Amino acid sequence: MFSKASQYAIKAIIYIWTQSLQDSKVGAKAIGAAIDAPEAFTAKILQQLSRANLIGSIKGPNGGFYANESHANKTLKDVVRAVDGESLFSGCSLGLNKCSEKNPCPLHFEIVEVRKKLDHMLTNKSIRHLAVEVIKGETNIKHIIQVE
Amino acid sequence: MFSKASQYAIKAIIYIWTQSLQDSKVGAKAIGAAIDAPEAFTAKILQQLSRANLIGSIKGPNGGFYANESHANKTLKDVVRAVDGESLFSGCSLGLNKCSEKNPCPLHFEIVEVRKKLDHMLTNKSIRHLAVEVIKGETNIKHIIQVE
DNA sequence: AACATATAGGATGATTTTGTCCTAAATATA
DNA sequence: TATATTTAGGACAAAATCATCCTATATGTT
Ligand code: FES
Ligand code: FES
Repeated sequence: MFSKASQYAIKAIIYIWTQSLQDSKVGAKAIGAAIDAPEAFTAKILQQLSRANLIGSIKGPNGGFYANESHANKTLKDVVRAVDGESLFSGCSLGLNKCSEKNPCPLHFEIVEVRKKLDHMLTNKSIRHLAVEVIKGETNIKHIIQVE
Repeated sequence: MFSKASQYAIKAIIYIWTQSLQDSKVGAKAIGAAIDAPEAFTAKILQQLSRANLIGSIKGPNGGFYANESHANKTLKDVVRAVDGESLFSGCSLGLNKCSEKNPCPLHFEIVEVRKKLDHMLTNKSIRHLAVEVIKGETNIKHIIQVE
């Protein structure tokens, strides 16, 4: 459903918000560790998010990534779009050259419903809100270590 | 959402049904042409569908692929599973090692809703039924040629 | 039996995605 | 100004996906 890159992007931006809500910037290394993702690859993805103005970044000592009010209206849909492009949200899901109501593929009208739910999932809660849930411990962005 | 392979698989099996409803088997070459997919790659996917008993195949002159009553209870979900595996339907969509209600990721409860729709899309109509719609011209499995 | 046709399957190659590594640029601090 | 730190970005490598090609196997026809 989501590429590895966008999975990392989603977890990373939520993590950045959890830290920004406590007024601290985070580095690529810390982010990679916090979301169980390879550091260098994560850094690439953070670049994309920064270029797309979904997060901010500052170089040098005490630098890092952060999110603030200027990013508050961005959604996870913007994140997925920045990393994976539009394909999940538009175009024919069976790869026909054109998605249209007039010449639909066999899945067209059902895909519309799936995409509606997908859209809801990626836009109804703000990223900040998702971060608060993580802070409260209601949800996780890191592997659960199974203890027997 | 779907890999190229499963897009081809879905279109191929629907096409096979359209032909089987008219009592004729189809070869890999004809299938590739009918769904705008590369012939050799399509042949590989047809092998997978055949091995999974989602379609039948016969070698030699007058051979080809077909579907009959013995395949009538198979769904597009079986097709996607045979080609892409379970990942679209189970496991954590953000890549956590475990998907659970007790330790959910930020998208967990919303993903459940998306998957519900996805499941509906891939199981509510029989493949035969989808083939009938194609025969009637209500839906398409081939690129639409744009004439200006 | 010989031959032609069509699927099965292995080997290989191209492309995309995923991931690593190194250097450049920016910036805080001493 | 020199140095250390951290993001930016290019080059490269590994793995997965997408795609092609060739040979084996099965089977119908002559
Ligand atoms: S035509 Fe295939 S999804 Fe719209
Ligand atoms: S825990 Fe992520 S989808 Fe269930």
